Amino acid sequence: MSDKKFYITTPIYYPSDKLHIGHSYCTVATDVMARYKRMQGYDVMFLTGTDEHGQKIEEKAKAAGVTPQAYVDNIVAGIKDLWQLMNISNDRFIRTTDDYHILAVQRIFKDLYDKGAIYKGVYKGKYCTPCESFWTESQLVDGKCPDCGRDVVKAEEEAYFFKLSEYGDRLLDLYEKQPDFLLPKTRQNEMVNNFIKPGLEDLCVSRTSFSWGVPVDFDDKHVVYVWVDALSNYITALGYQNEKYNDYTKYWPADVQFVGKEIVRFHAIIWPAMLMALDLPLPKQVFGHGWLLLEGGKMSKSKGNVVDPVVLCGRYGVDALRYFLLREFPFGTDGVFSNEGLITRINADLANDLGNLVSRTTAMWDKYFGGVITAAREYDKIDDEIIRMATALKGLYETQMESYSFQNALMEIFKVISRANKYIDETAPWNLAKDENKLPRLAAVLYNLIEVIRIAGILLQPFMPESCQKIKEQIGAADAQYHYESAGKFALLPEGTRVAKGENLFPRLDLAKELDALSGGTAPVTASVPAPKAQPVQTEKPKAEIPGIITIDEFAKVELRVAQITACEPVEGADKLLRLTLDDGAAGRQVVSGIHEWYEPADLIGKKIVVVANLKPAKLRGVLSQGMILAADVGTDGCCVIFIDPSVPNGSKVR
RNA sequence: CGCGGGAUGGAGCAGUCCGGUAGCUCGUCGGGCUCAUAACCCGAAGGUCGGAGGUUCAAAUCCUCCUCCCGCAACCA
Repeated sequence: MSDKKFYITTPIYYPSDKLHIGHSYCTVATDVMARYKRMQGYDVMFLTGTDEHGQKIEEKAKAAGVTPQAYVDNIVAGIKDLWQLMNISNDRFIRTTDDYHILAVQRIFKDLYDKGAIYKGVYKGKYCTPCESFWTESQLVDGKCPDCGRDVVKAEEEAYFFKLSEYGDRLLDLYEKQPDFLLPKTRQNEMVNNFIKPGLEDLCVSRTSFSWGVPVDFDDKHVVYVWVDALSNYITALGYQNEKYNDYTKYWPADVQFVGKEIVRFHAIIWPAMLMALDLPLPKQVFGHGWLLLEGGKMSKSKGNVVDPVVLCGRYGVDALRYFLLREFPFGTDGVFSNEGLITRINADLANDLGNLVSRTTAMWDKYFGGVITAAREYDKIDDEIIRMATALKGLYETQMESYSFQNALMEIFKVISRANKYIDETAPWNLAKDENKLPRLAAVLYNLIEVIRIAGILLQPFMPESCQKIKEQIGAADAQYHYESAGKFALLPEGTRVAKGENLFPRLDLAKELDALSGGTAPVTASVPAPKAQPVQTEKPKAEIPGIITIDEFAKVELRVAQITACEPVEGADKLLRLTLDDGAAGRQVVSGIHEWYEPADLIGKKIVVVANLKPAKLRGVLSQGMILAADVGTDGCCVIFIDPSVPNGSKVR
């Protein structure tokens, strides 16, 4: 048994900000799978980590006034805390800034170069001399530098490219011959139709425009761009091309790699192509799971609807949250997260069904038999069904778990738990207890119940490790009766086992009260929404200032002016954008605003609004936007432009 | 015609591949029980399975067309 290995990975997360419930979702799922396989006796390697290089981190660190390393160190510490809080049992944690990884990436890069899979080419684009920045044609704003608005010159920058274009056929072949390589199936269509069929392009794998990355050791102007650096973590963490670890041959290829659907492309196209180039085996399977959406749309900081897992764990317990995440949503598709759903689920399944079953069963053992399991038990044929269900459960569960159908696996377990509650009603133990002669029958009923609990407790362990440990203690099971194989056998608890009613496993929650608390009462569930520009450093702890508070000087940097909309029309080819021509009391300007969903041009022409006048210009859908207009978010999906009294002159400063 | 997913009782979902009594959870209403966390158990109400055609003895399920929603990409500065 111990020679069976199982290697599973999460993506490595980008520590530019705090993680949210979506990251927890993926990591919990991976953890459940890892625990499940360990329980089955596999030698499991469960890897997670962080992808710490790149321009964005470099910029964030600069804005925070710290080194990139200090910046990521801080955030990564928070991530590790979160995983500890959520009971994540990862065996290893890789940081792409780890020395051994950096060394290995350099070796891999060189190896790919030597094999001819990477070549030095030119990256053609436009160059802004004052800004020392390269831009692609599509990034330009009216043909000028998007940063400073000045003219750009045609320029070429050298860069290394990976010959991704050569792998299209081999990838199609892979999908065909190994239909389970990428799951769910629908993701394959996306990959093939969107990327492979139109033709893969060579991939730029080095940059010279920033320095926070792994240096290319044979060409020190370059740093390795994300692909080779980040994706290779899955093998460097095992010791590939480095001496830190030594179990690459033992664990690779990965048995399954869980990734979010947004990065399926990287893991199902670029990653296998890279491995092909290196002549290494491919992972057996990549699973692209769905997203947790929030009511009103995708989770995003700008919507202020980022659910904080720390708050939820603190309030309801880690196990409850872990259970909810995997019970409520099918793993492959998107699901909508709501506080109401969470509370309802906890109450219905964990408190009412499971918790209460344990509670009433242990209480009856205690009350009628002093908590000691007796040998004199009288069978009745009404017992057959529940015994049969309990005995068959392990097999049903296993089938679902093997296909990552966590939701169905849990449903199977709860079917049996439900049946047990019904069985109590059918047998009415409290009546049996009234008659001395019926004590053996009573003992049989309670014994069947405690056995159902034992089996459910074992199988629930990957999902709710802490609670299942408590269950084990309450029913007095020894290790020998609480391991995976024993979940397939009924009637294992021996005579003399001591059952002890403990504290309620999952206290019942008051829905209205909890919703109130979560929606901003005593325990806000949504993260505060700091203005992104003013608050780049909220992760730096030593700052004495109150988070989210800015000084009046900082506010003064924002130049707000009254302007009148003189013309307005939809931006061609865009659903949401309107092009507004403004009289700002000065030279005039145009602003592109994403409000077409809520406003028609006729609603706006002639109206006066407030414009952020000194915002860096940007190009939206190819159209220059010089500033932004103020509007209120209404709910999670509404918008209301702030209109100003017509008597206020254009160009008036607002403060 | 960019790609993909979806539309099933009040809410959230399963069923669709391999046509044949439309199922689950929550909620609502009525009843039962009292061991238990005001929990548990039983019953009821509530659905023209997005729309229109077609195939078939029979369609939520297969085919065609249409409408609407969501996600990806491009576009919320």
